[in-house]
Amino acid sequence: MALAEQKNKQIIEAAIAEFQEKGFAGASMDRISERAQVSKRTVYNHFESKEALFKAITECLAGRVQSYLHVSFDPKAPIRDELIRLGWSQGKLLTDPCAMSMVKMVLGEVLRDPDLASHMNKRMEMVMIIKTFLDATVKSGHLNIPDTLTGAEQFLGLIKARGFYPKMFGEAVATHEEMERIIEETVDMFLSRYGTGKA
Amino acid sequence: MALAEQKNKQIIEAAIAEFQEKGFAGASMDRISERAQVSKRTVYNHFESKEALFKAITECLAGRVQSYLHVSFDPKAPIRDELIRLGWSQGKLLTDPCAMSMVKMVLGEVLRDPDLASHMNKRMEMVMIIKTFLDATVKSGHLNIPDTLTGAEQFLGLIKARGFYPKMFGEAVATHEEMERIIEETVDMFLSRYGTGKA
DNA sequence: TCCCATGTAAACTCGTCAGTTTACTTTTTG
DNA sequence: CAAAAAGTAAACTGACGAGTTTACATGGGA
Repeated sequence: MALAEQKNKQIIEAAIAEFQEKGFAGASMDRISERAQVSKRTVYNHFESKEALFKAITECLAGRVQSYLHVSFDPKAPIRDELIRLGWSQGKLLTDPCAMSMVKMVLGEVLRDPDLASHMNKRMEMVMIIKTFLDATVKSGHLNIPDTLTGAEQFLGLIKARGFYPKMFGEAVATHEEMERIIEETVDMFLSRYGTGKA
Repeated sequence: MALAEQKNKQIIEAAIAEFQEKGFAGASMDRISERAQVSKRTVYNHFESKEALFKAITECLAGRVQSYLHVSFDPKAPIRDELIRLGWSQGKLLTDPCAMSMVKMVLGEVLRDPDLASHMNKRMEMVMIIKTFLDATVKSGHLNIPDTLTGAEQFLGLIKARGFYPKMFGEAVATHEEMERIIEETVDMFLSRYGTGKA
């Protein structure tokens, strides 16, 4: 069955490229099969329809993104370092050109399909991960945040505002150095606002 | 010429709705003429092609958005109030359902068309307006911001992270009350980080 | 080696869409 | 009022796309 898997991969790669360049409506199954070096019928053997192919790709994306998101608070380490680690849990994703190109592809469709949107949202709940982290920092007395959900949104907003959204409209993603500055400045602002002085 | 203008307006309104629901590729000129209660030929009398109609709409959007953006710093007023005014210069836009629905429409296409993206960017340079404002606050000694461009991005990021991007994926826009909270919390964070104590 | 699941190429159906054409009516204006 | 400008309805052209069908090839497990 090595062949089938190989073909499957070729189709998915080609479909990602095609959907990203043309959007769902603009993409053509003929072109996808051509790009995948595979006959059209083979595409339909692997995926029932254009829609099914698109959904499979979003699943694939959600899976890849989710694998990035693991971070928990260590109360014994310096709080600034811990917040920087938290920042990097997002920064890693935003500096990965592959992940970003997929996010970009899905975003265009998501704007028009609220169902797909809420589905993707559920599978990419970054805010809740950050909130959980911040709850722990509050419990240990390192930060004083009256509303950790707001805090999480602000933290993520500060990073995305400079490392994500501006990159949506160009080719490049943020470099490692850029992201490092963004995260440090985010943490500085966050500590000015919510810090308790406890290291 | 009152009739021609009337028809023109009908077409643009219908086209905004259609493009927003279906995207550029998915939109149909037949359906646009139907929605506009106008014959198809009339649409083509007003706009040479689908592309031309879309471009006209983005121009129209850029114009409406630009008209929102006017705010300058008054050094004699309390700094917190001034920053809140600055926040509202953006907040007004983000709480206007009409403006938001147009932004949403264009965004999907912009993700696929870097030329259109840079064109829209130039016509909606919010960051520079905020930077100019912040430069003035630094000059008057009210704030201490080492890098006002970064500061402007952070300020805008804090607002958009909660008042704009989350709303992109749903129907509603932020309410006035929501936006008020968002702006106040943004200003609080900003003053914690960059405030000099001078009122 | 045989067989069947899988792959291939190419033609085909049927629908839709951008844009045009035709024959006619309404509105504006000189 | 008369003619020019703008609008209308409906049919038409040519292209393209999703998904199917047909007839044939291939490769890996029994």
